[in-house]
Amino acid sequence: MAAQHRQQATPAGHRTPPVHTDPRDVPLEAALVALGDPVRRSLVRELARAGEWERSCGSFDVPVTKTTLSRHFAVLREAGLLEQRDAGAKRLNRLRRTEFDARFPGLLDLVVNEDEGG
Amino acid sequence: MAAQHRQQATPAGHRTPPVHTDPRDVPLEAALVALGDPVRRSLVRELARAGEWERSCGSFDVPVTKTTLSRHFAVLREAGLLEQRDAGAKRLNRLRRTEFDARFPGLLDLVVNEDEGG
DNA sequence: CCGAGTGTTCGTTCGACATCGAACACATTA
DNA sequence: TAATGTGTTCGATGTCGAACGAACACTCGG
Repeated sequence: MAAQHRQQATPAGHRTPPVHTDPRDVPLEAALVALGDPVRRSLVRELARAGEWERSCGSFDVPVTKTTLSRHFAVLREAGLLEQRDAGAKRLNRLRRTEFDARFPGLLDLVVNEDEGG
Repeated sequence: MAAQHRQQATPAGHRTPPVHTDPRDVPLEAALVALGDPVRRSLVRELARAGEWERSCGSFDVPVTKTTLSRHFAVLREAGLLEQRDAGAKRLNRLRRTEFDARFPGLLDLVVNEDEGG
């Protein structure tokens, strides 16, 4: 045993690693509520345009503070909409396209294809 | 002209006839928020099982008072999810299946096929 | 080691909405 | 006409969630 060396601790201000929810375990209500918020839909859309693991949390153009942004990401994660991976100080994101699509066919498409500007 | 006989006035405690919103004019946000509520989804599901114009507002089995129920119906109407028609003292309902489906493909199916009991 | 950068947690505030009871409006029936 | 049934509007209440600032934890570059 003797001082096992902290195997892969928890990076970047994240005492705890990101907790994921499998889309298959997500109730419809959680999905609808998560996507009911305009900021979160904006995040999802931007994420859909980008490649996987390309964007970090802070790289999104939304009119909210860090605190609120962090909360939104947590909600999306719990709704099975995205997966997160720590890379150094940053936390990278990936939209769970196919998995979420399998669980709620058509739903994600509606959001992604939503008209952006007013 | 002379005393035109009130052509089809406004029945049943409804001073004003029901105001409808065409599904094509409904923003995605309104649809998601409307369907985010469990009571409203329950109404939609029950309505999907029944035939058109078969059920009146009061005939639904939901754990809320008349007041709240009336409000929920208004929200569903504004979200383009249902059409209402006055018949005597009652107000009958019809799910706008095909129209809503055309505007938001797949969305209504998710709700209708949702598992009912916990 | 010290700063700057990234993201979370804590505690609070605020607005939106689901809910209710009471009062009202209209229809139907006795 | 009175009584009942159906559905809405009004005003008040309670709860939930979005938003924020400040403090904290961790990484990385000087």
